[in-house]
Amino acid sequence: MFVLKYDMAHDSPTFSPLYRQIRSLILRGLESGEWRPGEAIPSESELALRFNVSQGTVRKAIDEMAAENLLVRRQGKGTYVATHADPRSLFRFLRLVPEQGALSAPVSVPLECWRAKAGQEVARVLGIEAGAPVIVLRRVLKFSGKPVVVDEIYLPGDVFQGLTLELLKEHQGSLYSFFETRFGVRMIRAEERLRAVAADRASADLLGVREGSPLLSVERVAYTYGDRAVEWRRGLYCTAEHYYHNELI
Amino acid sequence: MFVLKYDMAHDSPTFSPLYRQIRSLILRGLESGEWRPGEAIPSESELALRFNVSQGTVRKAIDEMAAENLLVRRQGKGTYVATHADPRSLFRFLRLVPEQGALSAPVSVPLECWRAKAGQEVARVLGIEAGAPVIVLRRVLKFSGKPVVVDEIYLPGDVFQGLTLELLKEHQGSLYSFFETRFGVRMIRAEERLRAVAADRASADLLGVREGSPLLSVERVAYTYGDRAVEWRRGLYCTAEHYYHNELI
DNA sequence: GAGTGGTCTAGACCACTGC
DNA sequence: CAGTGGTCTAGACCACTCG
Repeated sequence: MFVLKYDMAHDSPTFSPLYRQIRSLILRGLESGEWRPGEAIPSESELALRFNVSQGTVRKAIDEMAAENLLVRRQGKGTYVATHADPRSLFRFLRLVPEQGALSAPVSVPLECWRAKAGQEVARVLGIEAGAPVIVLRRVLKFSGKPVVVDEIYLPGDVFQGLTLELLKEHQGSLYSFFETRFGVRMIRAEERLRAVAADRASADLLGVREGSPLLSVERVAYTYGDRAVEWRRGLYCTAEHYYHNELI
Repeated sequence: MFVLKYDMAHDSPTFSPLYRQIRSLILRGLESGEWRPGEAIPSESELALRFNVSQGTVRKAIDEMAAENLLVRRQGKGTYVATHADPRSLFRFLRLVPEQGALSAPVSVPLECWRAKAGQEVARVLGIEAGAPVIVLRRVLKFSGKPVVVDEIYLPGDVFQGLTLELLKEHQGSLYSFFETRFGVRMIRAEERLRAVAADRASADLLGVREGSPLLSVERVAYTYGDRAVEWRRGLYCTAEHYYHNELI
């Protein structure tokens, strides 16, 4: 392991403090699959030994990664790789909350899944060549049996090879936990753009509202390790009995 | 200063680690106005001396408060009380971004300001008695001269005594920086509920869109120190040329 | 150069988990 | 009980800002 000690590194052009270098090393372990979602990473003291730094430095690296939801600390047990299989992480990306009643997990109903070639815009967003293979997926999200969201999802074909409607229907749980276990793709961050739009005919029918009704349009680009965009989606949310919840801090 | 050392406190029912106690003490200084927005708080070493703890413990307390945007660290200079007068903090609460072109600060145009008595709902949200005095404020937010947002804002009357339309018109800058300097009320956190709605006649006219056009409804409750709600507002955002930007982490 | 925050270390002890 | 993360300390040195 080649780690630059602090006082040796400050004249380097790519200088970063020790704990950031440790962070990168741990990140590499996550990316490479050395430690997989849900598993424990080595203890702080073991990592300190392995990387030849003090435990406090490892601790600071892990602190940062825990704040980014990459790792989860459990006192007395260890530090674990975060996973979308954890139900607590579901509403981290789905900010829709029922106006009344308790928060319940929605059910995903896949409608269609087909292959296509990336258009200009999708290619730009996903960082692939125009014309490269993409997988397009349409689905409905039901809360308490009622359809509330229609999603159209674009995925890079090379990353999600073998994705079919049948596979999707088999899987229980969130799409991201499915991506994680089936394709080894872990979403760690996303950016959303929200707008109010009028319902088109097809979406209106699916959601059981009148054509032209106001819907919340949510465009999302989701990123995996290394800030690589691996999903573009557009959701239309019916906000008659739900709202999009956001905390400003 | 009465600080419980870690090993003396673990059997207390209200036990919290030292750095959280320090955090509370600093917070008290912010609330009381001992250190005001934009000003520097004492250095870490001075606080460590004052509170009779190590600098590392003070540091951890400040770390947390900086992560919450209560304090701002500036290496080599000191630690400052965060302020809404800082233009960087403007888009922390206003998540609206133009579809094209650069991010520019909007202009607030106050329309009306009147006294009223709190209805059931406003009273509940603001944590005051129904019938207690509230101030209602309507305004438009213009981006590059175009009206994009209509806001209706409810404020507890006792906290914002003396607020008038004239005062509002005098003030340059964001509403929250105005609240900060004029009333000593600092917003530190907010919760928003977003929905898509159809434009009513009045709002449509103000925004220059057709009645019934889809608008983004943004309800916000803003909190000051001690999780005290001191503002309820509802904004209608025209998202034809702007979008609401949200980062999911 | 003095003062501030930022990094790193070594060591002690506490709190929690599970065997 | 051993092993893990969580807290706290004391001290050293680096990086930045400003007079």
